[in-house]
Amino acid sequence: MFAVERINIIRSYLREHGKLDVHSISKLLNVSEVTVRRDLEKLEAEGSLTRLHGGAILAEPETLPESREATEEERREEEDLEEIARVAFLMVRDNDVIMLTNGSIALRLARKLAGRSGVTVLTNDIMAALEVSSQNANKAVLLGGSPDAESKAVFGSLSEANVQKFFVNRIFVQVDGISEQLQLTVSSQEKAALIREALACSEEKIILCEAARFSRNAFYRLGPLSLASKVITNTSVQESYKTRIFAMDLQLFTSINAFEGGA
Amino acid sequence: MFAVERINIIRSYLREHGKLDVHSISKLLNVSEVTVRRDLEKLEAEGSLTRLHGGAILAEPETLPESREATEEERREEEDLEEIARVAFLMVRDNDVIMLTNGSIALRLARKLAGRSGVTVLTNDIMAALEVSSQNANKAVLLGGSPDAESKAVFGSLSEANVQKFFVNRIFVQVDGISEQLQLTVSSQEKAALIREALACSEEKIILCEAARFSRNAFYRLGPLSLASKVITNTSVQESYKTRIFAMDLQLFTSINAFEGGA
DNA sequence: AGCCCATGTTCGCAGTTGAACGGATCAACA
DNA sequence: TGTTGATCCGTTCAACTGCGAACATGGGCT
Repeated sequence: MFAVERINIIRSYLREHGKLDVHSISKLLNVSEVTVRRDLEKLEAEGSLTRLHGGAILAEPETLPESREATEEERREEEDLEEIARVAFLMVRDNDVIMLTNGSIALRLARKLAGRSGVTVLTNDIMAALEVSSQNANKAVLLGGSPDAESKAVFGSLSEANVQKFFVNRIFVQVDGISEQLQLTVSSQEKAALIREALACSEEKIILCEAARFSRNAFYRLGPLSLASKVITNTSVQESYKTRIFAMDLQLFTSINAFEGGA
Repeated sequence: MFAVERINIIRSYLREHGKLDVHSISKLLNVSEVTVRRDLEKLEAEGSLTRLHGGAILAEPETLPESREATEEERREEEDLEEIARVAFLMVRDNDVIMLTNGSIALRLARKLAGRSGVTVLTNDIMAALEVSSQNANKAVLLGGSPDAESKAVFGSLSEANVQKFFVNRIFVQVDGISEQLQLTVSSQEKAALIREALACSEEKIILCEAARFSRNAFYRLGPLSLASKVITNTSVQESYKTRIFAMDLQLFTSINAFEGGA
């Protein structure tokens, strides 16, 4: 048994049980307790666990056992979302009127835009609108409509009518899935309808989608990826998608480096 | 069982029950009472609890002497607001389309309306709209416009245009002050403008105002109290106002009893 | 061989726990 | 208010366990 195997076993044991004690692990792996302690030392250094007298527990003792795994997953997802929001932020120019469709990225982008003057933000995302308007310098417009308590956004015919009143330089549309055939999908009928109206009123159209949502479909079809001219996702997106999107003459952005390199 | 686990259990036990006694915890965790006391010592040192003879209670966050008085004041105000919201709620009929202008009463009324079916609520108050729409049975419409982060409501020309699209049975307008001359006042220009538009689109017009805000003026004048046909305030409102309002042929409601008595 | 790295062993020390004991606190009652 | 019995607390001591440091072993590599 190699050391890395041993450490991996300890890792998975810890993921499963949430805690461990040196003695049991020593017997389980048939090594001395010193060795186990040395392994725990390494794992603590990399932040995977917290050592304590007699054993160790998973780092972040505050979380419930079931939410613990979700937290790791979520952290990754959050990093992905942040990355996309960063790239999107760099695309915004002074005096832009931009539209944000509701979603987790809209809020993040709104946070960055809140500190920036000379940009007007139109959105159906309630939290994003509040975030932008929290700094007075900037102007935000929240579309009217029927609120959805879950997504904290407004939809419906009023929203669609409202969005037509504005001329938008740049629209950022977060989709819920991109199919194998590069079809954009979202999770509700109202969202799809609103996005269609919004796209019609906008100059530059930019799709936002996490790499993890490629090859996944939500229920409502929005249309082909070619509706837009730019796509922002994560660096970890599959190569096959990259090449196919380039072939369609769309610009694909996957990180700040790629952006500065000019894609 | 590691010491930190034990302490975490004690923490969550305390969060749930608010207090604990050494003996029960000792039996619960299957450790000696000395150990429990030592744990409590640590938890007290970190400020999580306050030890006392036989056990411990949740540490109360340090309250400043002045904030305590404010809390009493606030409690009174909250009771006033609740009272007004209760009366307003009783005025709502099935199949009403009602408009709520933003404010502390709108949210309270929205909470009550959330559980009621067959009522449509139109509002510029973001939190009220979310509250109503949290129960799906009911329909809420949030006006579009520029959000104000402070009041969590939308205002502006889009709001005013949006409100004109609807026909409202009953409008509840919370004002910020009612002058000696029975002039209604509010605290911002945009709010005044929106309320004017909304009143124009509504059948029955009901003013909501705490008793404490009589004889107090906000900066923007909305118009005379006679714009409305009903007024809801607290029982503690001065008698002189009551008689003057009755004399104007307006209906004044001051509590559920008065309401049921027919005012 | 000589070296390096991972592992095991030994040993003194520190951390944790429980039992015991004397002092403090509480509640009931006169 | 003072007394009393019971309970609870803090402290001390002892036993145990786990820990880290130093040293020993042993296999793989140059």
